[in-house]
Amino acid sequence: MSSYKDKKVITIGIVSELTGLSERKIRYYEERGLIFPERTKRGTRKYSFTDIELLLKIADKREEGIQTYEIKKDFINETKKKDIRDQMIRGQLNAHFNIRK
Amino acid sequence: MSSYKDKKVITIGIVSELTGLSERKIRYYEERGLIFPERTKRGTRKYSFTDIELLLKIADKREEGIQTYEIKKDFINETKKKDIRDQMIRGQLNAHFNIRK
DNA sequence: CGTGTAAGGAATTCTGACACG
DNA sequence: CGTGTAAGGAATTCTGACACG
Repeated sequence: MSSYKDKKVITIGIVSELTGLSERKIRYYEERGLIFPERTKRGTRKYSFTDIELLLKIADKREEGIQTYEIKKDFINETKKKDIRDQMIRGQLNAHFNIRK
Repeated sequence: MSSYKDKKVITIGIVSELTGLSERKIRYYEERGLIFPERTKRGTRKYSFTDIELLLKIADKREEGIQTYEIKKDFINETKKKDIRDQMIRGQLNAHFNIRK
């Protein structure tokens, strides 16, 4: 499932260039639990391309005036919806193949 | 054709970690024309995942004792082979569809 | 709440050079 | 030839804080 897109290898300066967001904003969105960079041994943040896409989504929502707390809730809900969808698919597969245990 | 894999966004420190090569070696392979990072405005080198794969190939060849000059020649030859193959494919397509000009 | 900024320190990166071989 | 290293400077990143609102 994981690929180059998910590898956390990009430093904050490059992320800032790529997204057009200030480093301050990027760090703040992390503080609010919207994004989760990894760290090098000495503490430098490292981001993935997926993180960059997420930051762009966040930037869109912020431009609409949505608060970080709401954005976070939205993300959590999206994740829940996906989980439910996956469970239903699994349930139907199980029913179809009559799998038990 | 280009994707995340080809985007030059990784700084030399991370590349060094990912490849196990010293920064000195990585810069030297660039000096010898084996690898071509981009630069940020202020001159910091930026590499892609493709570059990292190439560096690993270079490392293998160096371990076999092959000199950088030979490695470079090999790379050029591989490129030529691919070009020729592409030309042949194009030629056959043209012949098949009887395309002119 | 969200973001800018100045502050000081620590870590990163760069280049050119000397060393050894 | 290929790579290590010490050198000095410049740019990067980090954190905690103050500011405004």
